[in-house]
Amino acid sequence: MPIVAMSAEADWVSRFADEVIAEAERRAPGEPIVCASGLSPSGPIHLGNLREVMTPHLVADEIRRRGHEVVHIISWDDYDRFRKVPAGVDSSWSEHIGKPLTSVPAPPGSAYPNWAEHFKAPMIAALAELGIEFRGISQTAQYTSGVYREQILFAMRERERIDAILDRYRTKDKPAAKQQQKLDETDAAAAQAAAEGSGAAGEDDGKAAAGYFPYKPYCSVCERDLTTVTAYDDDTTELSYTCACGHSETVRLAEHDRGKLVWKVDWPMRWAFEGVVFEPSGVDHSSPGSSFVVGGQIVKEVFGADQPIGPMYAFVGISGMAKMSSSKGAVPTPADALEIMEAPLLRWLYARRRPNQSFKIAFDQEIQRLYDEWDALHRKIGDGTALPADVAAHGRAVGTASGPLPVTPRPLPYRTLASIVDVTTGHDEQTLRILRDLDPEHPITSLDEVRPRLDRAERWITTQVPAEQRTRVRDEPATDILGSLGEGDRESLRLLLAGLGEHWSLDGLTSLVYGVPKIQAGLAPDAKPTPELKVAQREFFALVYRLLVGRDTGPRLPTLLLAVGADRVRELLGG
RNA sequence: GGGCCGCUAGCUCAAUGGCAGAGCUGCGGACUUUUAAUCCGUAGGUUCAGGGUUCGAGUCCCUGGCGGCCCA
Repeated sequence: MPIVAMSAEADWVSRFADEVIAEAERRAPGEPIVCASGLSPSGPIHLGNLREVMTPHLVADEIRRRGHEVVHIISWDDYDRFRKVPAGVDSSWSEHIGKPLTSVPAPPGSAYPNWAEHFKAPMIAALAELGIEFRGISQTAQYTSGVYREQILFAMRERERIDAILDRYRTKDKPAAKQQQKLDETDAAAAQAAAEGSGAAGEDDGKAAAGYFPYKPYCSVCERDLTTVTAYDDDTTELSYTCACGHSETVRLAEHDRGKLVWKVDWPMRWAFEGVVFEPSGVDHSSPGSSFVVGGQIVKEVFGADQPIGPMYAFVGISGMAKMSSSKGAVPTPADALEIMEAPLLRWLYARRRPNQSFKIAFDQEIQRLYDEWDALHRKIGDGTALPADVAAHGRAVGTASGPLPVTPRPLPYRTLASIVDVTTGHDEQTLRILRDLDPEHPITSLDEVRPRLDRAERWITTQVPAEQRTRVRDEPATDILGSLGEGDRESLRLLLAGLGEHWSLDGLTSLVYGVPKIQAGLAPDAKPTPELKVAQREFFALVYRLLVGRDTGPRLPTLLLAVGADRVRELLGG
């Protein structure tokens, strides 16, 4: 049986890898291939932004699998200005608007030294869990240490040419009235924020009354970027600016490290500086005059380098996020997703769809179906019936060139685990007891066998499932119901209670609960069900559900009974 | 007004220019089956429309339609 490894590479990732390798050979033979992502830690880095990282990660990983040297850069745009105070943060933070993100205090209660670090940290942790290797580059560190000195002086010398390029796309309203971003906290915010992935689309491009300057200093007194360059001398590199705070001064750009190139120049400068061959961007960069389009001209005409291969990626949506997010004033992040699903599943969601396809990440019941699909795919991989594209996506999900990601040794269905922790409310002993009885042939002896999936399911149940869909076992017997029961119902409960002791196992209770209506109908316990009997069984189940959980339905009865415990069952059923 | 992307089974999506395929849903069957239990089987198509290139087009080109998004 020949291995079909070749066909496994027939997916979008592989195609980009082909293209990137060929282009890298042409541009810089023998050099490590550079793939890049840009993230702005201006707020929670969410699941839309993860696509900014996952897309080059998957491509870089494929390139590495093929034996090429490759580096995945994540550029932290933490020297960008603080644009607005997000909902939920004290309005006094507005005094920091205009400062670099690394100069803004972290939100109250944070353990991190500044705003940018506060939001970078959980993303870094999530990337580690996802098996994403990268080299992080802080733009604050780069700019303030003068790494870009030559590039900045060069861009200033070439400012007229840059201005001319930008001018091709400027329309009547010059420095467009930007800001005014929607402040929706709904799902729209997730999509909206995704647009900010690698820098704001509508940023000030550097046009000022005194001419065009691609460099914007941060004020040396108030630290904000409310500055206007008033003069620049190419020979002395003396740059004069005034600030809205009243400060004005003249600095020598050749030794000034408190400012940055405007975004539309900054981005192409870094393409050239790092030799980036692959860097995706959000769909908002696809219009004429966008950073990516303009950047492509600037990098070529000014910096003399090539634009990266840059697919546009579509939005990542969320389905059914519980209230949690809106109260936090935040959209779900990779860390949030990893609380309810394992890393390979999350990787799979990004690997199976081409970047230009939008998709949703399920925080609602859909996650159960998704997990079923994932498990089914795993089985099909095992028996060789999976489609090539599915094989490829699966392979990229479960591991990287560095090796496989952690797995759950006994991957029980997610819906089963969720249902169990629902009724046991996370009580480990009860959970283990039920799990042990699930498959007597191969009993589960430790919760570790079903972890981490069990923990994810538990987290999902407790944080995402609405209370009305949870199972809540009654605290007190439903005396009103018990008091109004007819003789038939009373007898059925007596029969059930009488059999509890000797049938206390999943199988035992299964035959007991189905058997009670049979005995009542005068049938043998192993009798074949008739339509009438099925109705009687259903009615009996509903009665027990009402008495135990106050509703007509619930988790399968044997499971529920085991979870509730014999004593409590007797109490609630009036025994 | 300009641009980017998409349009394939009821739904979500596959398919190097080479026999249009999966999953879910539906339907049928098995199971003593219960918040969407599981297994087996099966149906399902004018690939948005029209034109062009080609031995051959879901795929490439042109025109139009619809949808999403971005810029204005």
